[in-house]
Parts: sequence; structure tokens; C-alpha cells
Amino acid sequence: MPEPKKAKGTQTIYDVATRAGVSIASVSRVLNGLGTPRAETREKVMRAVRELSFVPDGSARALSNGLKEVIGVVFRRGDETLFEDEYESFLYIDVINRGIEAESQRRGFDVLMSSVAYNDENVLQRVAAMAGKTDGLILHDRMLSAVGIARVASIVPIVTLAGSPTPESMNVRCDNESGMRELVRHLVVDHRYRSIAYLSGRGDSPDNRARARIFEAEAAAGGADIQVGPAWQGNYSAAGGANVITSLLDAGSALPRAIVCASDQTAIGAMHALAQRGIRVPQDVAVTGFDDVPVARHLHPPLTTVRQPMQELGAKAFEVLYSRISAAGGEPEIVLPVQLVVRESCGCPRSSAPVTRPRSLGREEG
Amino acid sequence: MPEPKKAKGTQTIYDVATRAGVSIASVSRVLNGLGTPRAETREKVMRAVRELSFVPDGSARALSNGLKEVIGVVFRRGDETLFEDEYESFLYIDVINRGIEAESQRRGFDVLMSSVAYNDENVLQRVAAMAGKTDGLILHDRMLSAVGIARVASIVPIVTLAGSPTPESMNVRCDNESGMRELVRHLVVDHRYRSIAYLSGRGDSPDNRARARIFEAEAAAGGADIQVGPAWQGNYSAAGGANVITSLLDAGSALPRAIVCASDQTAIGAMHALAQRGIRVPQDVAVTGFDDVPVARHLHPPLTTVRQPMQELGAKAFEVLYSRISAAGGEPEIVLPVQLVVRESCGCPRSSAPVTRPRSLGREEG
DNA sequence: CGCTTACCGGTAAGCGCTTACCGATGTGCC
DNA sequence: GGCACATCGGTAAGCGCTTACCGGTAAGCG
Repeated sequence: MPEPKKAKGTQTIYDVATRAGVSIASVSRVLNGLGTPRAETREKVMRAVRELSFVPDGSARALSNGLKEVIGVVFRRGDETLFEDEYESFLYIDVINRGIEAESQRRGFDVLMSSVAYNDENVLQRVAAMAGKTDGLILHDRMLSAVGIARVASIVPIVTLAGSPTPESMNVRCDNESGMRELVRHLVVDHRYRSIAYLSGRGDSPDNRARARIFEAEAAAGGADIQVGPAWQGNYSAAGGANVITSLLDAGSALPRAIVCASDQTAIGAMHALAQRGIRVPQDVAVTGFDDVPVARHLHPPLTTVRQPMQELGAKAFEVLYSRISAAGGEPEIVLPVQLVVRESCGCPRSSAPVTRPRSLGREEG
Repeated sequence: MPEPKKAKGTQTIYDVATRAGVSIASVSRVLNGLGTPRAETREKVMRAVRELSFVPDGSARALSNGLKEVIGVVFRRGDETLFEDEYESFLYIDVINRGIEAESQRRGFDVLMSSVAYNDENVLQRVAAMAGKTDGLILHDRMLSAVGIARVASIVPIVTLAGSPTPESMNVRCDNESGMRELVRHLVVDHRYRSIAYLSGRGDSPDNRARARIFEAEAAAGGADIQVGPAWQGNYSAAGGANVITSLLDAGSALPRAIVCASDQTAIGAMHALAQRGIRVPQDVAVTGFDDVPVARHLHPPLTTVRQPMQELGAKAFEVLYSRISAAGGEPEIVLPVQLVVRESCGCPRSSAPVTRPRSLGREEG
């Protein structure tokens, strides 16, 4: 009699029941704390479970009670061609994912992670496959079109990050508007920079569009010269930021006095490129970021940026998703506050930065 | 008639079969490419699937064919009390996790992530629960005792990272020995430092023990004065590294000429503490790390360290696990090579560092 | 033109678990 | 001490899928 696929001597609830001398129903009840099993029964079951190292099968459980206790997170993975500094672009996503993970633990959920390459043709398929393995999905970063979201949302609830809510999905983002407003005012009003550019993120990103819009409005209100447009089109990556600067310089264009980057990652790339050409930051050109990734304060000069509450972003995303999974609730859109973090890349002197991270050891250069 | 739990109008294979006018067996066969369905049948099924946005349920599938196509990764999460720089300690784990994730995608597996707090009492339970939801587990970082591993390994295959193989589990690690040997020789032979200390990692870490052992042997062979012991006991974290330095200084101890840290993270903390007391690196004291996390080159001075192939570590771990899941194969222990990365914190001049990251833009300070 | 062979597709069993339902046992009361 | 009632535990159905098995139809052959 050839054993089928599962040659593994995996223990089932039947084995436990047999060993304990009770029925599988009792085992299940003891394990899940339902009903009112007698102390003796409980004891017998527990002993058998211990002796057999029994762990109930998650799939069977999920199938039976319609809850997998797993949510999925889908995000973009950089291509192979990116240079290694791109590593750090992971950080933004990773920190958010930590937030998601921590929060879901509290509810007994686990997190299924799946990255898709930027050039992946069938994102929809990948996401749909994830949907089949989870109770709900969190999508980073403009993963799917509205149509795509609608399709997947008919299978499981969806929360997007830094997107926009649709009739079928919820969204969590940060308050780009006030962050960018404060930042531009700091540059234009406090520093009196008269020419200023926005080195943009990907064009299809709602975050980027919001930031660009406020940038223009606020810079115009301050009476500064604005540089935007195709020549300033980045893509959130360090490589993208570096390319923009390099192209501009190669074309002999004059740089503005300040460059507002769509993300910290972009700023890192821009500062690399600037340094290579011997242009000093902030003396010749001021540079700012957006996000406040952990490495931002280690850059030289330390990066002035807008801090997103990344962990909370993730935690909130889970929370919303969870309330949707367990009931029908969940607000369609959540906006979290941001905070301007003034360091030195904007031109502020070293000591002027308020202490923004009280628990920190302080800067490495002490 | 009140609907049970699944009020969601979730589509099943029966709905597809009905709509397509075929049996569920045919639907399944078409979806899985088994048998030789007629073109017409295939067409009908595909259309119905499309129209209903049908996605097969992962649990049911898993239950039926005994394969979840999910592996689990378990790692430690820092406590709340750690200061925020600790963020970066995540990096090491995150980069490895990327490697795992990327490789598992290639095999159609997804990755279930679960962190447990350092002070979590029932790690075993957490890990066991993960075992029930996956086909195999990768454990970071000395998660479980040998006994614990044995118990869990009776449920699913286990691969540990930076641990040691047991009869039931496999292990993947890097070549601590040659990395540390090269590093110490560089300090003792090339730089001729005569006094040198090892700021250790957690005592229960095999990686740490191996590094400590080679450190002592090699430093002794070079005739250097060695400082080790309880006063030099760190725990891989930045806070741990900083504490050691601060305590030593407070106690009025004289520092050695060079400090070899058990990890980059530890080195970051040590350098912070040193800077706070006005001690210059590398002029007064040389400091080195181990790992080469991405931020290492952004430190000031850029950190001399030993580069672990973190992504490959992760990829290899999955590979080994996979071969164990799909067959009985899998080598019990895999050791990956490391590479000495000389930057400036050891006392080498800026330009002497060989180009170790060819695709990089180079250092930020250009 | 009737039979064998091949090819498709349907029926049903079973994966491991939860839980509704019901029968058996023990308790408290009159 | 016998009855109603509460308590506990067992039996069986069903979650959505895969797949072994088998019957029916069409094609191939003599």
C-alpha cells in the first residue's frame, strides 16, 4: 500500500483524539477553548497534544472556518540593473512593512509578503494569486489600476498605501499637503531662496502629484522662480535623481538655488550627482527630501526632509483592513500627519535643528 | 435563511463549473493544465473564470494537495525601549529577507513573515503556529534551542541562519573564520596596532563565538595585546555597543588602539559613543564592523567591515529549504564566502580602498 | 457496419478541521 | 428514589479543492 503524497508522519487531530481516548470534537474544543470540557478531558487532550507535538493545520482550519488569519502585502522590487545604493530604497517600504507586521501580530494575523518586479507584465495575476491565500491585501505604491483593484476587491478587501480610495478599496496616506507647504515656506520664506525646483517622483503616483501641486502653489505664493517639467522628472529612485542632475548639468543648464526632491531616495541620488561635479550642498544648492528614512540623518550634510510616520502608516493600514475583514467597517481614507525635520541640507546651521528624535543618541559626529 | 460566516459572495469552483456548463473536475483540470481538455471546454472555462474573477482558494488547494506554497520566516523584533537608531539593525535582517523572498518567488512560493519580541516568553508557540501555516521555516538568529528545533522540525522542515545544524535542521551561515582572520591581520599586520579589543555580540550566537575565537587566535598570533571579557560584552545592537564604550570610559579604562565590533550595528553605537567623548576615529581609535550593511559606507568615517553576502544568504536558505520540501534532499550546512571591505574607519586613507562596489555611484562625498 | 481503442469529462472520495445537533450521563428536586 | 434538567462528548456534515476511477462517445479498424 503506497502512501500518497504526505509520506510525512504528520499528526492530525485524529491521532490526538485516539491517543487521548476522546473524539476529535473534544480535541478541537479544548484547543479552541470552546464549550466547557471537563478538566479531565482537557488534561488528557493536552497531554496527547504535547506528546505528539501536534499543531493544527492552518489550511484545514482556514477552510473550515473561513478565516486564514493571514493578510498579504504586495510591493515593487527594484530591477537588477539598479545600482547598489538602491538598497536603501527598500527602507521606506520595509519600515512600513514593520508597522504592518507589528500591528497584525496583535490580532493574531500573519503577513504574507510578495514583491513584484517593476517590469512585471502580469501584476494583476500576482496580486490575484495572493488574494487567494489571504483574508485581505495591502498594496503599496500604485500597484494596480482602478479596474484591477475592483477585480481583486471582489475577492478580498483591499487597502492601498499612498494611492487614492476607490469605491471598492480604502487608502492610507500621509498629509503631503501640509508637509510640502511647510517645507517650501521654510526654503522660500526663511531662507529666501528665489529660484527653486521640484525633482519629481513617478508621474503616476498620487503622492507625487499632490506634492508637485502644493510645491508650485506655495513657491509661486512666495514669489520664487519655479523650475519643473520633463527635465525634472525623476522616479523616486536614487538613480533617477542622479540622472536628472547629471543631464541638466551636461546640458549646461543653471541650477536653481534649492532643489526639493520628491523623496529622500531621490535626494540621495541628487546629492551624489552634485558632489561628483563638485557642487556644494547647501552652500551652492540646497537639497531637501521627503520621508525621513533612517539613513537621512547620516548623509552629508544631514538631510532636511519631511518625516512620514512610516510605522504608523503601516499599522493604520492593517487596522483599517482588519476592521473590514472582521466586519464591514473601515474608513475609506485615512490621512496621517507629517512633520518637517530641519537638518543641514537646506542651509540651516548645525545647531539650529530642533531635537526631533529625543530617544536618539544624537548625531554621529556628536 | 441567515447566511453563515461567509456572507461574501465569494466564487467557488462550482460557480465556475455551472456558468461554463461543465463539471468542477474540468474546471480544475483546465486551471491546472492537467489532462487534455478539448479546446472548446478550455475556452468555456476560461471565459467563466474571467467573467467571475474567480481565484481558487489557497487553503482548499493546500488542504487537498498537501502543499501550501508558503514558507515562513521568523525573526526577532527590537523592544520598544531601544532608541530609534536601532531601526537600522533591521537592515541586516531585511536584506536577508529580500533574498529569501526573491528566491521563493522563482519557485512560486510566498513568504510568511513573523517577528517575535526579544522578551517573548513563548517563542516556541509562535514558531509552532507558523509551522502550521507553512511548508517549511527559516529561523533567523538562534531562535530556538536544539530541543525546540527538534519539536518543530517534526512538523515542517527547518533551516536556521547563523546557527548550527542539528540532526533535524539545516543551517546557512557565512564564513566568519576567514572574514575575521583577514580583518584582524589587516589591523595587526598592515596597521601594526598593538592593542586590540573585540566588542562582542550576543553570547549565545554561534556567529559571535566563531568570530571571537578567531579574533583571539589571530590577534595573539600577531602578538597584539588583547582585550576581551565581560567589560566588552555587547549584544549586536547599537545601544549595546555604545554602552560598552561609555562604561569603559566612565570607569577610566584606557581604550585599545583598535576595536573590532561583532557587527556593523555595534560599530555604529561604538562610534556614536566615541564621538560624544571627543575621541577621534580612526586617529585615536580604529573601529571595524562586520556585515557591511548598506549604511556602513555612509558613516563617518566610512566603516571598514567584512561583507556578508546577505541576499545570497537568504536565497541559499530558501534553496536548501525548498529542496527539502520537494524531496528529502538538502545539505545540512552551507557556508558562504565573505569579503573584507576596507574603508577609512580602520585608519586607511580615503583613496586606498579598492572599489568593492563597481555598480555604485561611489561615495557620497565624491 | 460492428467492434475495439482512445479520449474526455463527470462522479465521488477525501484532505484536516470546526461545529450543529443529539444522545448519554450525572445532578437536583420533590 | 424517580423525574426534569443541565452538562458533556460523540457523530457527521461540510468548508473548496484535487484526482482516481469509470462510463460514454467518437474515432479507427477489420
